[in-house]
Amino acid sequence: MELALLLPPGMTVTPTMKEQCPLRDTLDRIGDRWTVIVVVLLLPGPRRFTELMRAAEGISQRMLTHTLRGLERDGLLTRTVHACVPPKVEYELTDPGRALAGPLTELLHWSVRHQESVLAARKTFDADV
Amino acid sequence: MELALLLPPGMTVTPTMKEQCPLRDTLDRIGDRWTVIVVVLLLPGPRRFTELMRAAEGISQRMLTHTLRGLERDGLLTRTVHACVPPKVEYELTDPGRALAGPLTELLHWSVRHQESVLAARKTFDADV
DNA sequence: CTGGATCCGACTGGATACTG
DNA sequence: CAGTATCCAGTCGGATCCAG
Repeated sequence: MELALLLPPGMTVTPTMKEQCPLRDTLDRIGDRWTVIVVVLLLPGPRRFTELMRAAEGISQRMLTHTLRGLERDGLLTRTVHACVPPKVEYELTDPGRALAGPLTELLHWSVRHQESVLAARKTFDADV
Repeated sequence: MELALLLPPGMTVTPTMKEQCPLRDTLDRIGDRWTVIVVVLLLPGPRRFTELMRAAEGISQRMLTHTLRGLERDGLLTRTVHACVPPKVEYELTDPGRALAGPLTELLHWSVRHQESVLAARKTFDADV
């Protein structure tokens, strides 16, 4: 499959037709501040709310809830409530959710490989301005 | 390289230490509304400002400028001004910029493969709420 | 043609307080 | 423990007008 698929003949790339532009839709989902972090933290296995809270340093309760809800909504993770006191809720990636590991790894490769040149370019650019 | 690299031992994933979390940095760069679209439009070859304007349906002049500046700043594309009347400016991806095609293709694969299940899950979720 | 400058609404996300 | 509700600041991005 080619990246050109993002641009079928006669079709423009517009953010307003997300369902016909899957990549756009995906980027909207994982492009926010915390989604990728939460997914990565869940890759090793199920985690509880508070565990995630501690692991994702800097996240607020509100954003952790929002992020988890978004992933649950899209079927990328499951939310399991254990009826006990104190309450215990476990989050676990589904197969589609775990499948994100591949693409994310690719992106990580690129990030690491080009990080130095990117930071250097950024420094130079900012210095000139 | 493993995705776990995103989480070196003893290090937490925090958006505040971007330079030590390359993936986070990358997502910040390509996670906005237009960057990926512009990169994809530039993959076939150099393009002029107005060409990009037409191809990226819905983009405003301001955002096209901003997006191009951001990519130029990170050394992902070059900006060439041809001294003529009317002015002519060409944008062309650099090697690092072109290298983004791989990871983006991976992400596209995931998007297409799971689009149906994601949309279905979303529909179900919204119906229950 | 290729932008820069300004204004402004919408959305994102953090802080805090409260609850079953 | 695992959230919900509310408030609020910062940012993103569109519209419009102006300029080399």
